[in-house]
Amino acid sequence: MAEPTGDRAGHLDAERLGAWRAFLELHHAVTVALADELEAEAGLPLSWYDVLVQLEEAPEGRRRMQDLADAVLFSASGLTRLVDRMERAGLVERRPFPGDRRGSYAVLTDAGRERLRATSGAHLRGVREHFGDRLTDADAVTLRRILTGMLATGADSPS
Amino acid sequence: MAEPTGDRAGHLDAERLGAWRAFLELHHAVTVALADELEAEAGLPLSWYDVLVQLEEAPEGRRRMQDLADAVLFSASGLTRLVDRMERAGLVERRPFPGDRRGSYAVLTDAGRERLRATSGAHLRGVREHFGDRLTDADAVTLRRILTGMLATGADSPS
DNA sequence: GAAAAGTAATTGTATCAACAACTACTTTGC
DNA sequence: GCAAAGTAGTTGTTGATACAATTACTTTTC
Repeated sequence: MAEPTGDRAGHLDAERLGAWRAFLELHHAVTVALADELEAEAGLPLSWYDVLVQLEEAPEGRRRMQDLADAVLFSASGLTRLVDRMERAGLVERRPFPGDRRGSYAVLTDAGRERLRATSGAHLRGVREHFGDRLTDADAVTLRRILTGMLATGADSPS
Repeated sequence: MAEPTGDRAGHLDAERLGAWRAFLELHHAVTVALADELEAEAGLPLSWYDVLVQLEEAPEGRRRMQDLADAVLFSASGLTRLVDRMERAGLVERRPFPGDRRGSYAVLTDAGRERLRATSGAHLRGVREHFGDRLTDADAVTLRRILTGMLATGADSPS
C-alpha cells in the first residue's frame, strides 16, 4: 500500500510496538493467573498439567521424551526432571521404547489420567475466563488467523 | 452469529482454543529468539534490556523500585537481585528517594544509557523480524485492538 | 506522642529450568 | 564388522525467580 510515508513495510511503527507490548503484558497476566489458580485449586503446577494433556491427547497415552519436550516447550533436560517429579508422584511412568533401547516413552498412568480428569475442568474454565471470554466470536477467528499466520511465517517454531 | 448450535457465548470452542495455543506457541518462539539474539549480539539478558528501556523512558532516567518491578513484570524481590546485578555491571545505580527513607530510585548511569543506545537497534530489529514484519499493516492495527481490549477487560493486569 | 498497622526494599531459602558434559545405544562408512 | 559419527536421554552445575520472613521506616489511631 502506501510506502513512502514514513510507514514503509518493515518499519516498527506505533501500532506494531503497541501490539507487541500488549502481547507481552497479556501473556504475563493470563499465564500467572492460570498458574496460580491451577496451583490453588488442584495443587498442580501448570507444567505438569501441560504434560498430562499432551499424553492424554497422544495415541495410547504415551510419547517419546524428546517429542514431549518439544510439545511442552521444554528443553530435553528440563523434561527429564519434570518427568522425574511426576513419576515420583505416580502420574506418569517411563516405559522402554521397543526397537531402540536408547529411547523411552513417558506414559500416562491411571492416576495421571484421573488427576487430569479432575483438573481439566478448572483449567479450561480459567482459560475461558482469562482468555476466551474476552474475545467476541469474530475476534476469536481473527486472532487465531493472525497468530497462526505469524507462526507459519517464521522458522522459529520448529526450534 | 448462531448461538444455540453448541456454540453459545462463553464456550471454549475450537477457534478460541486454537487462538490460545497459537498465542502460547508464538510467545515462546519469539521471546526465546529475541533473548538468544540479544544475548549473542549484545551480551545482555532480555530482563536487563527491559529495565534499561523502562528507565530510559522515565523522567530523569529513574524509577522507584516497586514501580519498576511492576513495569518489567517482576516480583519485588526479583527486581532487587536484578538491580544488584546491573549495579555491579555499572548500568544502574541506587539513589535515595528524598522524603521517604524506605524508598529508593534505580537510576540509569551514563554507562547504562550508552549500553542501551548500543543495543536497542539490534533488539528493535529482532522485534521487527520476529513479530512486526509478520503482520500486515491492517493486521497490526487489528491485533493491537484485540489484545489491548482483552487487557482492559480483565482485572488481571494490575496484578 | 506512643503503639499498631502499613509499606519499601532486602535477604534466606527452595524450586526449577537451561547448558554442557556424559552414558548408552544405533547408524554410517569403509 | 569395526571405528566414527550421530542420537536419546540423564546428570552435574549454575543462574535466576518467587515466596516468606525480616528490617527499616512511615502513617494511622487513640
